[in-house]
Amino acid sequence: MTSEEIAKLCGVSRATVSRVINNSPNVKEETRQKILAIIKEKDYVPIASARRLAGIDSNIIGLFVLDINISESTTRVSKSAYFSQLVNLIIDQANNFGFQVLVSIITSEKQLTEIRNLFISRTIFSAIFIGAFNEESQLDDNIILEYPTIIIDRQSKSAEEKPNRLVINLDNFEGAYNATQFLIKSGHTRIGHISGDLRKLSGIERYKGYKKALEDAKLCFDRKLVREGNFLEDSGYQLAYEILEENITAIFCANDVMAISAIKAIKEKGLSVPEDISVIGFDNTAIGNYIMPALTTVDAPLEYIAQTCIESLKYFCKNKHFKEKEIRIKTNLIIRESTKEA
Amino acid sequence: MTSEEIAKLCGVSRATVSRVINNSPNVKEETRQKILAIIKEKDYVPIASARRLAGIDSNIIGLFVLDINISESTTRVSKSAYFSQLVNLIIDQANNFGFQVLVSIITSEKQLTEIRNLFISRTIFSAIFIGAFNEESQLDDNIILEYPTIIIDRQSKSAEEKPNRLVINLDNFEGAYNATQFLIKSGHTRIGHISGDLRKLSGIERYKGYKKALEDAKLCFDRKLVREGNFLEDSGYQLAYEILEENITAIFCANDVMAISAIKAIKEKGLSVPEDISVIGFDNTAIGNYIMPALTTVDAPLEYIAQTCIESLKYFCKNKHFKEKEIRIKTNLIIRESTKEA
DNA sequence: TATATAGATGAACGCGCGTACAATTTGAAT
DNA sequence: ATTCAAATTGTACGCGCGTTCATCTATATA
Repeated sequence: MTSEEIAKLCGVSRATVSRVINNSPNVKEETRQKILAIIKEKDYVPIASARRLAGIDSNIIGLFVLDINISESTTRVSKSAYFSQLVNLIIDQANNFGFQVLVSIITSEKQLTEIRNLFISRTIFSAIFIGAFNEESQLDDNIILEYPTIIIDRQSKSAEEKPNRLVINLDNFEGAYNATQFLIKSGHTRIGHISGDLRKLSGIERYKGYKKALEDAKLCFDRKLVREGNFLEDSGYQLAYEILEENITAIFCANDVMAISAIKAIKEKGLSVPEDISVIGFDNTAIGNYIMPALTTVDAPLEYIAQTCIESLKYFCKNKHFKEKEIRIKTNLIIRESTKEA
Repeated sequence: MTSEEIAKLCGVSRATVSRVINNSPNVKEETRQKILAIIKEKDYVPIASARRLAGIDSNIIGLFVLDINISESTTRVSKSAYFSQLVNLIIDQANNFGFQVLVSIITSEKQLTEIRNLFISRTIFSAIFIGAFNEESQLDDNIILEYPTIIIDRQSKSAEEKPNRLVINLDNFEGAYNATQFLIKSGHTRIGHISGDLRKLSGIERYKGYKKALEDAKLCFDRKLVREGNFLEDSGYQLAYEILEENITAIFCANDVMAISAIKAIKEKGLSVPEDISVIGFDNTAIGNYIMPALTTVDAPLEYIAQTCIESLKYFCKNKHFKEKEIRIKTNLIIRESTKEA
């Protein structure tokens, strides 16, 4: 079924059918209704590639989960509940606004080329990157810079030179600061930190927030109380064992998954949470509320992030530029049962 | 950059450039090399829509997570770790084979129309559905039936009439049967079951496997020991409270998430796992190994499912039909610490 | 009634590419 | 040198649609 055939059935020219489809005002209402009826009856949908070729932009957003293995033991972002959830929410929002979403998990530098190709071939008109490493990489490829791009969880170094780029970040620093401060106010003085991947902005900032809170409270920051993890189950579990040797009474973990597995390690050592050790996570993953004890954590409003992404993109489509260059999203401490006065 | 420009730069016609791009053998090797060099130098990538229009099929697979709310409290498939993981793995496999994946979460019947449109507009050439309800629905739309479609977790009623359809299912029945049998062999006689959504094949079959194992062991099946859940945290938690009233010593949960939250409920009641109550989950989610106690569960080999999906699709592309109509994937019982002799 | 004007429609071109078919070149055999 | 088949390359059309510009129709004004 083509617009040509629809036109014939309606006794009009293809141009008029096209006008109806593209909401041109210059069509007599009567004609419009007749054409719409036939279109509906015949289940006609324009061939997307033909529209694209004729100049209509793609409505597909590329959503790329950066999961590049620098070393063997690097974070597998794509496996974390946090990112899965965010991906889902972005897709949902996008669909609501009539966008489609093409998702790809980038595990090697080589695949970055494929992203370029998706742009050049006009398959996608925009890209959202999540889980990006902090370092500059081929993401700054000139080709990619031509198109509207949103980056989540990555520092913006020279935003002013990149008009088509929007950086959206959780206020990881503040979230970590508040979590740590909460522990301090509860009377804890020896507070450990199991960090995330320190090549990622979220890992770095949560670490910094933890450190700053200690310093502001005049508590001595002790490097030995910090262990570098990678946001995954195993590192939370292993590092909790190590950190428990340091005579601490609380641990701030850089995400829920590590917090949950840290709790397991703590229990295995014969200690209990929160009686002996308080534990705080980050992300407010669904399961956190359903473990024993329920996890105190920092809520990352993923839905709001997703919404912000798509609305910003919508804005870009209209105005050919983003409204802001950088957006910082506030977190919210959720106090449950894994923490207690010292 | 167009093939026309490349042709000009190479001093050949556009046809020859096109031949090189599409691996036609009828090009002199010397010419081919020269053209390839220029293509690489100029970063030329053909406009996808132009190729499509000229008859080359899309390489985009539509991956649809069916998450239709029939009632208010219906499962949100898209939120479960199980499906997120499966989605990730399918994307990965697809990318390996040169396919792209467009993901969409279908939350209303209305959106099914959009799937049709994606086909009709030739945006996607194939679809994979996961989390499908057991009932027949618009999925059997004639349009959709024209294209290669894979359905995961749904009964195939009349496969013979649907040549372009492949059904891939976990052997949920056997997995549940083995899990239950394991509990029986461990000496448990009053074994409860927190089921999944019983409108889904996985929910139904896991329930049936549980029941059959009891019957085969001459243990009396008691409907009161079964509670219908929906695969989500909350139902595992709530229903565990209920089911504990029935004087049981073990619970088989239809997935890990419910098992984990059931454990919380059990502990809150002052009982311990596995000393008082043994708990088995299903899925072998990552976190299951990092809770206390580590969860005994049924492993669903998601990676293998993903692989099977994409290989089947690859086969279809070559032969214009699927090799099989239905594939059943074996599970594997993983015994950890949440179960114990009665 | 003649004329101007806004409103509605149609004809035709171009978007970039694949490919059938025609044209040309090459190389070997005579 | 001539011939012919095979290898290689070019020409030209069609894929389905958006849109400009020209054309036509209906209405209002003089």
